[in-house]
Amino acid sequence: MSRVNIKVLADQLQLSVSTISKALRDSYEISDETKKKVLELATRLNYVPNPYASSLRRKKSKTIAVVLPEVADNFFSLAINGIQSVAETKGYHVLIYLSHEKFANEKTILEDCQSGRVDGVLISISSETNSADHIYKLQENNIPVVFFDREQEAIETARVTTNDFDCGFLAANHLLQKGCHKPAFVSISQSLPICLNRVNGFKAALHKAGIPHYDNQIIYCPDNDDMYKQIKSILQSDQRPDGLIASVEKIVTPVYLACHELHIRIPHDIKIIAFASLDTAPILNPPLTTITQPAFEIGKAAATLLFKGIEKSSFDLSKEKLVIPSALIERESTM
Amino acid sequence: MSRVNIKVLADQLQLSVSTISKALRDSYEISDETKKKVLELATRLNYVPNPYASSLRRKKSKTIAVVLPEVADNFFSLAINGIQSVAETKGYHVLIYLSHEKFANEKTILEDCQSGRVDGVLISISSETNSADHIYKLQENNIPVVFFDREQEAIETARVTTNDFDCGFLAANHLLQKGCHKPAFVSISQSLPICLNRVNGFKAALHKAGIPHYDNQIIYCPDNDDMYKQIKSILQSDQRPDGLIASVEKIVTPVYLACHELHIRIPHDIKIIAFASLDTAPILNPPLTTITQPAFEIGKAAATLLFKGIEKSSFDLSKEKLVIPSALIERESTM
DNA sequence: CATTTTTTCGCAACCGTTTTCGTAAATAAA
DNA sequence: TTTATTTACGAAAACGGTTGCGAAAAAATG
Repeated sequence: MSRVNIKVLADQLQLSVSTISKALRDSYEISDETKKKVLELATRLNYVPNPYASSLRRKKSKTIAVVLPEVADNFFSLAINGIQSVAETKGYHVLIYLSHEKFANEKTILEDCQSGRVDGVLISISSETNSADHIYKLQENNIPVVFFDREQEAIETARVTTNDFDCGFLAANHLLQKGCHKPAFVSISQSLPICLNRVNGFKAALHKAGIPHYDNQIIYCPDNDDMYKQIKSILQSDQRPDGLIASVEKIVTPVYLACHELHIRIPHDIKIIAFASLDTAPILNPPLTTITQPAFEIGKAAATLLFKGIEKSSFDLSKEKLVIPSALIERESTM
Repeated sequence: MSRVNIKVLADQLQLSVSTISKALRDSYEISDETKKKVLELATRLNYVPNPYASSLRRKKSKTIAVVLPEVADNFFSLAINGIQSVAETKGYHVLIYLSHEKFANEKTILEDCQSGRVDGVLISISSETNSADHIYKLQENNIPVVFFDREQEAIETARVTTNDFDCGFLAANHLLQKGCHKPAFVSISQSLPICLNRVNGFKAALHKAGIPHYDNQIIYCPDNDDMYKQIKSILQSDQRPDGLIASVEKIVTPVYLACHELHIRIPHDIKIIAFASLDTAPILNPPLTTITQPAFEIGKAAATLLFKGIEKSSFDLSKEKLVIPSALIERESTM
């Protein structure tokens, strides 16, 4: 703990603590002369103001919380970068919380966020979350919340997403155009809007193309540990799809590995396309066609909105629904 | 801000604030009966204690800072996971700061850390950092610091690293055994100990094998933006290396891309090995031989040490130097 | 029954900063 | 010179918990 506080400065300069405080905040009530003296001593003694005392008194923390399912995912890493980039310019601090895709964790985290520790919350909900109460409680406590990527639809507040339905549609169409007849969609959740929207886009494309239903059209892999085994068994089945859309990044490696292991050739036997922000997509074997999400921009936009909500309470977050489009980047995995 | 505080509870229960506070902290001074009443009302009113008031009085924040160069790197992502995992169990909060590899940013961040905002700091220094004063100041203010991965050697405190020298040696030997005569080492910094140690291991292996010096033995790519161009020009030169060691993860993609573009075959024309925690290493074209660092474990160990230092001031961090070994995983890129 | 001990709670100071309000001195206006 | 205004600062009360100490009530002891 820093030993030198306002009182020390006051004593040394024979001034009152209030004068010091005002001088440091550059108040008009203080003469330039004393301001200079105070500033000089402050830097000389390496004075650093106690943020918690200030937060307590002013009732704002200059801190936001970022709640996400996991951090070992390029999308979230990039999003954090985007968030940080605007937090820095605003002089805000960033607390990171991980739900590990568990609703219970998310709930605990958000309860803590009601303490005044943070001025606002950016959240991408866990794949388990389908209730909204824990988020609603935040709003009741006047803590602005902004969703990015993974939203909870029941809550009225700002959200920054990408055009998930369109991309699901686009991905499916891309596969169909490339000659697939039985593409499969691999999802990780039956409730996450990003998954649902992508699935719905996928379905819509199939429907529009007049393709009837078949087995293994939609595959749910909620469990990280079983993913490889599950995917492998599907690729071994009679109903093996001839195209595959990975709804999130972490599906990519198991899929590729399973294909290699089973000597299923990409794109000859199966075409692969993934929602991913993988840096290594162009150097995979084969290079992976991706729906590349603007992760950094999404983080940045979400943070920008949140700060608007924090800084002027008149700003109505509930009206803000930002959609930043993703891009389909074609590579060899779907050629 | 949460409207219900200790005073509200006190008024409703006709008790004093101190009784409430003690009841909530399960003090022996309070009867079980009143404790139960207090707890009941607290949960009913959704009372959440203000952490800053508590921090101010008790002079501890239950918060640590994690300072790192960037987050879009699998090593750091995994390390954050390790750190979080132990912070959670300890009930600590985690502030993330990004230096973006800039010394000036790092300095500003550490100055703020002297404010009492955090009880301890985990840091992986920027590639620019070669001074130590800013870190030393933290220690002067009795803020425990633990390095992970990227240390600053002049500072006496705990550090958790991997066996960089050995791995440099190992990587070089691996390339030599596979028939390379002119391996190159691609580094991002001339001052970072991780780079220096890895380089030195590399050099030692060459020296032991009696290999004389040649051009392009050590290549410095400090700048992210120029990396691709720089690597490409080296691969086009007469002195093209027949083996390449990437000292950090972000070098991998440019190298592969340049090789593909120039029709340099991996591993036939050049063998590649990288210090990386890439999930996609086994599905690259070709699969990449890696020195895989125990990123999660490093983060976990560093956090564990930090909490020891925080929780008992008698614990002498300066004696702790943990080395968690990495593993060379051979894949096709060096076959 | 008197006395000691234990149980249970309240008072008040404190953590470091902010902010309202009051006021003495300096300056301007009358 | 008197009065009004401005300038520059200090006193004190917050913010919401925590904690040492005192004290009344209850229980245990003699």
